[in-house]
Amino acid sequence: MEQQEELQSLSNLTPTLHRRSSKTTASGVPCLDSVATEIIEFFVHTTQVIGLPKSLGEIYGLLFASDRPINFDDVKTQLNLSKGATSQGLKQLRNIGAVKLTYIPGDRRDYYHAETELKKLVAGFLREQVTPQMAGWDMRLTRLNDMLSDEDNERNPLLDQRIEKLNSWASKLRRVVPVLMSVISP
Amino acid sequence: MEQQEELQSLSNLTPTLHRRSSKTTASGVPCLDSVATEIIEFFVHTTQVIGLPKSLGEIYGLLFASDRPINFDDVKTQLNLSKGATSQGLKQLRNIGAVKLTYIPGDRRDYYHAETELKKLVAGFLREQVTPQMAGWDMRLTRLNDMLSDEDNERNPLLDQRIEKLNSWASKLRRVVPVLMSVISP
DNA sequence: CGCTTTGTTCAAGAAAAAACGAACTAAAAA
DNA sequence: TTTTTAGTTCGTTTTTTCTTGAACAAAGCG
Repeated sequence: MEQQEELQSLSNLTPTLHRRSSKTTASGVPCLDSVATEIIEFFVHTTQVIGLPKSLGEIYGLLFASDRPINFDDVKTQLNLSKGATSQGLKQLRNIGAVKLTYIPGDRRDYYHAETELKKLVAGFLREQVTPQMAGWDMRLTRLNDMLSDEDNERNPLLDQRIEKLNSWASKLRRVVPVLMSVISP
Repeated sequence: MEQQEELQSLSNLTPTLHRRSSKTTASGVPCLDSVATEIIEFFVHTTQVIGLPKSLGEIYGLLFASDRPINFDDVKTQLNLSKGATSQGLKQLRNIGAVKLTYIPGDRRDYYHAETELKKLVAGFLREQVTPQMAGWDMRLTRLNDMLSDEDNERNPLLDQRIEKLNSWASKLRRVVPVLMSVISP
């Protein structure tokens, strides 16, 4: 176990994807699956855009580009990640629902595959990453509204207006999520 | 000038908002404008949710809560920011269109006020932060499509499917921005 | 013109986020 | 029951991002 510890010191942009079926250069570097590599880069870019760690993009991309479930250790090895990052990355992807467990009879290890239905991915992301933020946002808004009504003194009329503005923003933005879901659902 | 350099060592959660009209405690600490402070916190939270630096939220919040334009140095002083952060923060907010210059006759300094129309804020954010990312995204997708058609060999059929999936995602997501704008515009 | 005020830029430092990896739990194999 | 395998947790290190502050431009003023 852990034999190939030091070999894999190449850039993680050219991970050893799928040992199976690999044409290799004379030097033994896998040259095939440039497509898979490109797919992984695609998802790395995407996760960074939406503010998720790069490793999530790598893991999801690897699974997305694979036609069979991949087990924990292969994810770790092929992407050259640490155990910790692999474990935590898979956990977070599982929470979002972007990745599913596949039980393989006679194999004790966890195998994973990618969920590829856009609607589910977006829904999971919203549930895990944005809904909690919206809660904190509502809380602050409530606190602000309370401050204006609670306090006895007649406050700066501008602040009244501005908080009214915030309330109107909030009501508009609340409409966004359902519409977003409907746009991507078909 | 710069008299109050050291005094302002309190938390930046209680900036000296609007010297004018301030009730103060016996100790001289401004107790009024707890509302403004709360508004600033609101925007700090918001900028962090959308992946912008906290200082942008502070600056925008300060201006949003003010009924008059504020000049560069007051922004800097009231929020206890460095010159650099103030300059760069205001620049980025200007680029997004979240903040506007007000020219005040007889005063050489730059005065700023907040743009409060949600539509413009969102449009500016999309233009500055999202659109550039989408470009990189398109580029990668194009590259992937090219890889599949370009290369002579018959590749893994799964990869074909998966890249087709990416294309369908892209076409769905492209519909999102216009719809988003229309939802928040009224 | 030189001096002061106002703001920008950018290298360096500080803070925050992500990844690592050793120590640990749990469960199967021996 | 002891040993091995599989995966998680969490304190530490690394990387990335943000902020700072000094050097620099640009423009009014004396």
